[in-house]
Amino acid sequence: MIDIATTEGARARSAAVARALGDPKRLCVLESLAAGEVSVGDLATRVACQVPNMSQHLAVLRAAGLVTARRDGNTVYYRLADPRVLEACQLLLSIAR
Amino acid sequence: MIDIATTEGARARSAAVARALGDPKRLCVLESLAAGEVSVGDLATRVACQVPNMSQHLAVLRAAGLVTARRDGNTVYYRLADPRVLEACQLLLSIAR
DNA sequence: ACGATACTTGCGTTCTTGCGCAATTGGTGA
DNA sequence: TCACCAATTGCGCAAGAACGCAAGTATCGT
Repeated sequence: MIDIATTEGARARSAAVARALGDPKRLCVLESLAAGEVSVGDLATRVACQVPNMSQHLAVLRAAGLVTARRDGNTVYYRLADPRVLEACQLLLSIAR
Repeated sequence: MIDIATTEGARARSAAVARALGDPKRLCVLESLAAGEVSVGDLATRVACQVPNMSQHLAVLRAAGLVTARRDGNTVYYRLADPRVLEACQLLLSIAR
């Protein structure tokens, strides 16, 4: 039996993570990061949105603690903060069928 | 290696499921349903919201395919549509820390 | 120091969500 | 049929989220 007695705050944080996952473009970003770190520009290309828009999506993912950023010269590379994020994507996919 | 090549539509559905999970009250509902089916009124009490509001939250969860409803006389009982939903809650919790 | 490249931030618009309240539907029992 | 209880639906409002575009910041090369 799993412990289900979640506190108010924990639920709020969980919900925040779920909301961060609740956008197709952001899911696409996370999938794109599955193989390793990718720059903002490349992500924007893959997801087919403008760079500023992508930057905002990445800010959402960062705020939720799902990705981390690394700067190398001019370009910023994002990567998954936690492999469980991919698990979550898979689980969503399998639930959504 | 997990299959990550998600289609547009599948991502949209996954995102819809994630949005359904993206509210603390709805997470509380799902946790409450872990033990078995619960009536709308009881859920409203547990989650501390008004019945019409609860009904709307349940409609969201139903639309996402996360719960199912059964009518018995006057009262409607909701239950989890899929045990993986609980897994998802747990996973969110562990990611959100 | 200057221009160029890569991101981020701010702003205005539009669309979506959550909530409270009133009204309605569905089912039960007198 | 009528009152009653449980749940759903409709509506208006306020808060939040996504997008496009313009402006700002950071780093590199010359």
